[in-house]
Amino acid sequence: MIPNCPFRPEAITARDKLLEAAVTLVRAQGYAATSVDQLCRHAGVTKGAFFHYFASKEALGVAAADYWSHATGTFFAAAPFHTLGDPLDRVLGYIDLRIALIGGPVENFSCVAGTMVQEAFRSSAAIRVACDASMMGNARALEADIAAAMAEHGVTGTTAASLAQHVQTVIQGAFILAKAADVADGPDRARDALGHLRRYFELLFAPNGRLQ
Amino acid sequence: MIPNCPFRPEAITARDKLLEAAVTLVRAQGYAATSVDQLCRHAGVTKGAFFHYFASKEALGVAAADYWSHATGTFFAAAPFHTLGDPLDRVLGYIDLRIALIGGPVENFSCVAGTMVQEAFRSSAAIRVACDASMMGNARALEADIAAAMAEHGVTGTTAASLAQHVQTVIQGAFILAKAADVADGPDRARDALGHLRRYFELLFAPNGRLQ
DNA sequence: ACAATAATACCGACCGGTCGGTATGATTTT
DNA sequence: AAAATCATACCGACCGGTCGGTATTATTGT
Repeated sequence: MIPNCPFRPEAITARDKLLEAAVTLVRAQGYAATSVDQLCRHAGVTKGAFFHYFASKEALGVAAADYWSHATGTFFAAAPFHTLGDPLDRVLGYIDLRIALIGGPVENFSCVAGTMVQEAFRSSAAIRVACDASMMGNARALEADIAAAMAEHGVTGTTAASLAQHVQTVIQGAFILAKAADVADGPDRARDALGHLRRYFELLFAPNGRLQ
Repeated sequence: MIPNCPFRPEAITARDKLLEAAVTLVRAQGYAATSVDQLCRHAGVTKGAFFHYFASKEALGVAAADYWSHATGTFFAAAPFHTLGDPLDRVLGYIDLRIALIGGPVENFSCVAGTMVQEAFRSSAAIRVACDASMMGNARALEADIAAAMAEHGVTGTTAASLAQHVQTVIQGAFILAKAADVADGPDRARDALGHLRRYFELLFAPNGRLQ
């Protein structure tokens, strides 16, 4: 989720530089394949600085997930779709924004939390929890709009929380399919998946033939 | 995708034992975090045997993806839902089977290809391609039934290939959300996601109010 | 005002251990 | 006997992490 940089403040302290490096390198190589030395090199910082700020590589992983959480949370909270009047339009607006963010190599639009949790869910409870918080936080930000849309359209048979989680599910799955594709095809695959997610919401919220 | 063992022939040769070990360990720890020594230990085989059969760790990764591909392909090809008369029922039957396979710790029902490609998509083209083939092969096996169902129900606006890929997307995403959850909650999260996928198909193929 | 003190931020050499991989030798199978 | 199938010992690079130290910036005592 979310492209690199523009909406994130420039990293000044060694700590911030390391977190930025973590986001970039973990996205491209994964957590385990990224070494502390490599992180330091990429951040232009020494190993001493690394262990001054982080007790361990695992601690950096947790901090990176939190950092990511905060960055994405801030970004989506400020997105313009929130001003739309109809709650369903806000939900679809979110999906459309996610689609718009897709482009370029996968590592530029994929999710740090989803990448990291896949590798560390068994070896590090702390990282798992931090990644879970990041993804679920992203889902929770949608819940109110989904709940409002459900009430307005009389949708039953599921919950807003479940639907919000499903949005995250499709996003994470889209990133995996995109990674498996050739660089050039990754974005199309991801957009295709989110297109189906969008249609699911359209169908779900317009069961009486409002569509077509 | 797919639980451990029952439908796979017992591993006898060192090669097969190593592939089995790879499936187990990569599912639980990821590719990068799994060392060659660990693979050998788990397989009850020496390092000499490893490098006798595989030129490198990367080569094992490719072979593991192929092995996985073959095992899952065989399993799903033999599944009973293929005998259903209505193509839509066959598609829903596939999803129901996927739901039924979910249970226990995530590493017992997650996908080797999806896990591996997330870590290696940039560092190893060979692994990326092998994982892509595995996941897309799984999708392609659904395509004919989806195409038939689309024709029968007059569904337009997308393609059978795109829908089949979307099934894989949701499955892969479900595994990630499940990994992020506490061990006990993982299966519920995954089933929940596949439930939404099922409802998407129900809605898509019954646009004129056949539902409810 | 200014020195003494202490906390913070960082540096880079170094450590034990593990990594993927190799070289060579011993069995077993054909 | 020749090829396939391992087993063992070993290699250099690199791993995460430690350590003694320094430069800079508050804080405090007088």
